[in-house]
Amino acid sequence: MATHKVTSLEVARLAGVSQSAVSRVFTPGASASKKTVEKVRKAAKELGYRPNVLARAVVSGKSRIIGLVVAYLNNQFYPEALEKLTNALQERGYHVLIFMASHQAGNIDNVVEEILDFQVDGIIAASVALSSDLSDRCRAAGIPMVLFNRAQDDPAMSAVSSDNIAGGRKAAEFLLAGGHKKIGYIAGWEGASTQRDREAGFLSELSDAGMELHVRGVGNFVTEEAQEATRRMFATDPPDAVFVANDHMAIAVMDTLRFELGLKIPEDVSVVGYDDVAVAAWPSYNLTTVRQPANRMVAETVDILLSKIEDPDVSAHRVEIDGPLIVRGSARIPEGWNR
Amino acid sequence: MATHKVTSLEVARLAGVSQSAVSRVFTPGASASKKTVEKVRKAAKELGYRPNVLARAVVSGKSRIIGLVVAYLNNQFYPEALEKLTNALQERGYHVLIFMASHQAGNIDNVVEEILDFQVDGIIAASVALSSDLSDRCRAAGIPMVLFNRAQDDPAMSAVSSDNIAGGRKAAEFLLAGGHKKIGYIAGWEGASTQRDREAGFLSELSDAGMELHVRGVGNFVTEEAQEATRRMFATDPPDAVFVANDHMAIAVMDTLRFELGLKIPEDVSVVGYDDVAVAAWPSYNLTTVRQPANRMVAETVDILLSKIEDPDVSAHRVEIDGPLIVRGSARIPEGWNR
DNA sequence: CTGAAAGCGCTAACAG
DNA sequence: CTGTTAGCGCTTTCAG
Repeated sequence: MATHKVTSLEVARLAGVSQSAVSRVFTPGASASKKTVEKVRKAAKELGYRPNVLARAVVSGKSRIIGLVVAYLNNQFYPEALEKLTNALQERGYHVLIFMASHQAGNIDNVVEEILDFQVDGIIAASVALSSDLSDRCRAAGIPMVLFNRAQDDPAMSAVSSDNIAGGRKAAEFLLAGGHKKIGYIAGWEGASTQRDREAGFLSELSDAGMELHVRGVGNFVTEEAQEATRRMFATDPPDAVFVANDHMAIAVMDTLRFELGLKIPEDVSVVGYDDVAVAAWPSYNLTTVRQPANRMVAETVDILLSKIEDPDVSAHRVEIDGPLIVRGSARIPEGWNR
Repeated sequence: MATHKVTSLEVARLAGVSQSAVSRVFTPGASASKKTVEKVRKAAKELGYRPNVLARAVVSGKSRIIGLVVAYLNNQFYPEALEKLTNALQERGYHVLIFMASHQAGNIDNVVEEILDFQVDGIIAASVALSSDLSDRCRAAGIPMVLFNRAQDDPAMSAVSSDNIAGGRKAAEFLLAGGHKKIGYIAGWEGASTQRDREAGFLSELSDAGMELHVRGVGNFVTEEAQEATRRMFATDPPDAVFVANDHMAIAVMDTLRFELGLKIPEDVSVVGYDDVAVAAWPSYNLTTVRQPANRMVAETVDILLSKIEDPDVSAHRVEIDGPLIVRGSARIPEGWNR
């Protein structure tokens, strides 16, 4: 067993071939005779040789590394997405370098700079917005990037999300059909496109029905802030139904409603969330929510990114995937509801 | 704005210095005159130059990349640990290449091989066991590795975990003090040291009190299996208290108990978990559990790994961090309990 | 302190 | 198909 790094040259010597022959044997699309391949493989195994992918990356210009920026992992949607993204990429021969970024703009820019230092082949930015300056740098560096679960005005930027506007509408439609008259909304972080779109869809459906929002609070996608918003909302202007911008907050809202305020769900108040994370299905919450189809979002994201890596000329893609409303027990179910 | 990759040579030319001067300016411990530094920095900024860390890694032999292997992200303990690990490493100038591995032994080995290909400076294996063959390879390759939340017999392998035996004892002590007479246990995956140690500690405390386990089920750390084990256990031999090997399963057990079996917690049955993940504190569960001090576990893991990277001669460290029992409402609280 | 020169381990023409 | 020859972008002696 070798105790130091084994190089292709050593393998070549043992196999009695040139160093480039070894390289070819380990390069997917290269040509080598059956005999060479055999000799090389044998020698390689004997020495425990494996190609140094970093050196390969330096000369080929392809690192097969994808930089993944993610803001927080406490919203359960993200670990799930992260796992699926990593697996999907791994299956296609790419690896993930992970970067945590707080959602303040300044930080992100530094992070992206660091990512670029690694000569990544592409970047996936999950739920973070970056300055247009930064997108320019990436474009200049020729590094494809796709936004996951976030949209951006820049039409040159690829982005994959659920159809948040349609999703917001579905939530409103359901609450309306349930006969609710005083409908409240707890918003996420206002800088997020997901927040804006969900609210926009929700409000326009309401207004199409000739109704307006009864009361509004802001939870910033943060547990504690969502709870605080709930308390304020119910202290002053209690609604009979609340749409919460994501499940992570909706769970907190439900607990506050039930355990602090002593309200019954859905008898006293209906709650609808967004995402359909795993917790939403747990009996303790049984949350009615709009599903974000994580599998399809991930598949789209990976497809878009890799095709742009393989052919830099393909244009930007923006995909919004429609997700169904998952009806459970946290909101009153309208008579004869069945879609 | 440059549209291609800027090299140190181009910066050198613009700054009117040699290429090695540029290299020195961007190498932490190197010497360069104030004037040189200035000229180089200016030229670098003008061109938008940043060193190629991959090329640097090839020649220096140090990639400043840490390979992180993680099995599943659905147990909430892991996203939390992952986030903390990444942040801690990032702060110390390292970056994380993430690998997902199913917990079957064979798979892991391949994954570690892949990690090695990236010339990582170190490996953190979270909750996965690897063949001794593999540990040998890593040692041969000179790559330090530390096990996170898992112990292994091999004394040459560094490992960080909570004190699972002591933790198991605490759970038993509490249940015993609560006057429970028929105590059940729902085990995790039996291949995991955490499972074995928690159970061992639990059982020995029971036996010290002259009591034995009333009933035992296996949940394999999987939601559905934990639920199934719960159903079986309560159909045949209902205990008055259950210790569950981790919170992830304990939550599922609680829901099954309450919503399927119609039992009251803690009136009909007490439940104690292990980990103290975020959900455990939510009012809907309010789970009494043994805390794994994630912050300290992460800090220890990073310290051990980095010190081994900086000085390969330091010997293996095995750390077990003691965590307190967090008393909440899912288990009967003994009269005058106060520790 | 600085430049020249020699690689790191590998891929990619280029002749043969 | 194969070996030879250039590099990739960078760090690191080595003289000066």
